Amino acid sequence: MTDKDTRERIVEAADQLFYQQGYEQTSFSDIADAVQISRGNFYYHFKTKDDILQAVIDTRLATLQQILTRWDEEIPQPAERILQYIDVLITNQANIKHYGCPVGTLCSELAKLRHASQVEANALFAMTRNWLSEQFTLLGHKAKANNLAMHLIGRGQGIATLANVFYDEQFLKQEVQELRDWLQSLTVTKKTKPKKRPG
Amino acid sequence: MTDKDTRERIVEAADQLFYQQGYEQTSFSDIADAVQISRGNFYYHFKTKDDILQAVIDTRLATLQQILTRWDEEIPQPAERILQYIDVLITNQANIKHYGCPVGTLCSELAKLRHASQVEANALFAMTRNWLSEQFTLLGHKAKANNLAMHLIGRGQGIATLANVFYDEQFLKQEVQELRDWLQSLTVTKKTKPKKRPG
DNA sequence: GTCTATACTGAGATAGAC
DNA sequence: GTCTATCTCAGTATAGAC
Repeated sequence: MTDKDTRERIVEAADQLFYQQGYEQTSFSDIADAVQISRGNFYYHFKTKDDILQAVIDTRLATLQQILTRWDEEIPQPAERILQYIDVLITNQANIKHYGCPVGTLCSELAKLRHASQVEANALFAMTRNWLSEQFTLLGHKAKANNLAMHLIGRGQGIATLANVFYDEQFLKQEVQELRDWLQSLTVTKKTKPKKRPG
Repeated sequence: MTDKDTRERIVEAADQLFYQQGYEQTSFSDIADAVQISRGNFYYHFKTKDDILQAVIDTRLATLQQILTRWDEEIPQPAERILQYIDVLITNQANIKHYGCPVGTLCSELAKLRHASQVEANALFAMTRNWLSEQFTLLGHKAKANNLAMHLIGRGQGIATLANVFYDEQFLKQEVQELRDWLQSLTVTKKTKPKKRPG
């Protein structure tokens, strides 16, 4: 077992547990047990609990960046890309019902804790917002792009929160359908308008 | 200082602190300090921390019930009642920016903790949903009343979450305006087109 | 790099004096 | 009803053996 392997396994386990139990509620012992190392060994890799949180956030940021880049490369149409984002709610519905949105619940918890890493965690939202904003711009909604991005993320947060609290899959599916309709209404309205106006 | 007074003050302080810091993060010492009693005295009134949580939830349920009943009595039109509900986001925007939605953040935390009182806390949402559902029924949307109620609550949750995480008042205000427009579109009968309010 | 042993802290909770 | 003193336990963290 090399150093890197163990460190990676710690971050992976911490990521899972922070999502499932919350950051505050997850102890070193929980993580050590999950990775099957001693608590002492733990401190060789991370000095403090905050360090692990930072590593988890960094990993999530990198993963998110990869996903968004892949969507950019593999999906040509911006509307289809946004649809892909919306459908994550369906793909992850089992986890969302159990634990809520991994980004939203972490950011909310850190906000309440007034935690120093709140800014870094918020970057997860910011990265998504910026990416969505680009897609809406490509859709021809440049002026409102950022507002539309925030609106969509907010809708997703509300859906995840209630799907979690009420453990309601039916609600989640129906709301996702409404989001699809909403996106559709934004996609078709620009049919006859020219992309750029002279002057 | 009578028994009732102290108990009430404990519940009041706990309510505040649970909202501002979260349930798990709030210690007996925090509450005792806020009420300015000793920790020992504390246990005369509540045997366990869970007991305080239960008392806080009961108080919130009673308060919510009072508010909804008052709205029923004082506001004749169901659309105006729903508008009143939406405008709570504006009235409480300062608190929401700092701490999120008091109901949503508590229910989310308890869900993650798998806490026994989760069911009671969810009753806060359920009570609101039932009341909204009644209002939408009165508006003539009986078949969809429950779905509309859930949709509205979800929208509110998303708005509160992002307003909190991003500490963004502008976003909150704009989204509330969209909710007003959404309500308006549901209110208008079969006559003329609704006039959109200037932004 | 990994382990055991242990120090230190804060939190929940109890006992008993007043 | 309120207090002080104290207990227990979990969690963070360190030291040092291997």
